[in-house]
Amino acid sequence: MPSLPLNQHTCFALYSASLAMTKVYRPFLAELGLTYPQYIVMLVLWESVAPQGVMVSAIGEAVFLDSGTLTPLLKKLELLGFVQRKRSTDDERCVLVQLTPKGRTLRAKASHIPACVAQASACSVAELADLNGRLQSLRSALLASS
Amino acid sequence: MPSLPLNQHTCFALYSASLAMTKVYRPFLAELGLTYPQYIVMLVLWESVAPQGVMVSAIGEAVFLDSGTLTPLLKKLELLGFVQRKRSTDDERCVLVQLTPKGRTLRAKASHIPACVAQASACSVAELADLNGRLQSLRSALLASS
DNA sequence: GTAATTTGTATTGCATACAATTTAATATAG
DNA sequence: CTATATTAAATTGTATGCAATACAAATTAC
Repeated sequence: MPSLPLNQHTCFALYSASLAMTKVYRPFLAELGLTYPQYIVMLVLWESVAPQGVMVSAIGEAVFLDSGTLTPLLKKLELLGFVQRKRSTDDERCVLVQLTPKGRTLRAKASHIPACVAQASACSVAELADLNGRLQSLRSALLASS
Repeated sequence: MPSLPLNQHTCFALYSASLAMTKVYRPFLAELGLTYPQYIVMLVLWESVAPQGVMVSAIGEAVFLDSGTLTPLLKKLELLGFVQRKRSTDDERCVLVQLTPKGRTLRAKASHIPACVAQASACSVAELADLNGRLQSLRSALLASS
């Protein structure tokens, strides 16, 4: 039974390109003391306007990860001093995550990174935007099917 | 400092689409007793023509992973009975990985999976092929820069 | 108003990723 | 020919991902 060669598996191109992207980010993020998934969560928090913080489940919906992944990650971000986690007084089941001043400060220090990575990708802004759209559609279809 | 919103980060689209792809594969591969990275390694072995097996480093070059990841993965595949690992008599530093009959048999059982996933992606064959090419180029550029 | 269910998070266990180090075997320099 | 360097795997330690489970708080059913 033939089974497609590896090079023709789009899944593998996706998987290996994603790992390669993380690899390019790593040295830039290491300067901030962050890993890539931690950076993604920080992006969500930087974008948020809720003054009392963001629920763990809301972060999970934004980044497509569950509490099994997020809980230790958020504890690490807390240990690093970038966020604070506290139970909502309104609903004790909820943990609200909010930026510390140190976490807010980090935003400026991270702002140059996307351009550096775009440079490394050897793609134009238009190409990256197009790819972004295709990947978002693909992600929607895949998540809808499972 | 503004920092691009999450939706405009192509890196995140890549990362989350890759995780979503793995999620779609999971139930199909679970029927075979494989995880996604294990499946990728099996694809390399199914494709290989070397009768005495494939070196760990050669598998690593094919899938862009190092021995730190591959050694435990290959031990697991050996435990499952799909491959055999043995030191090369020619060069005792090298470990040669070769399929067992059970591992070869698995190929046919896996052959229908890519079509099922392609279905879930809601993309045409041409779209997937185009995306594959773009992602391979992106991967090359990213790996070249780091 | 209490029992059953649902919801939000945390925990556990397994399987990656990967940097850094180690070990063993081979190759090379002198 | 031996000391040094290089190479191939394996090991160690940290950080994800995620299924499955646990648990406490809130909601719903009756």
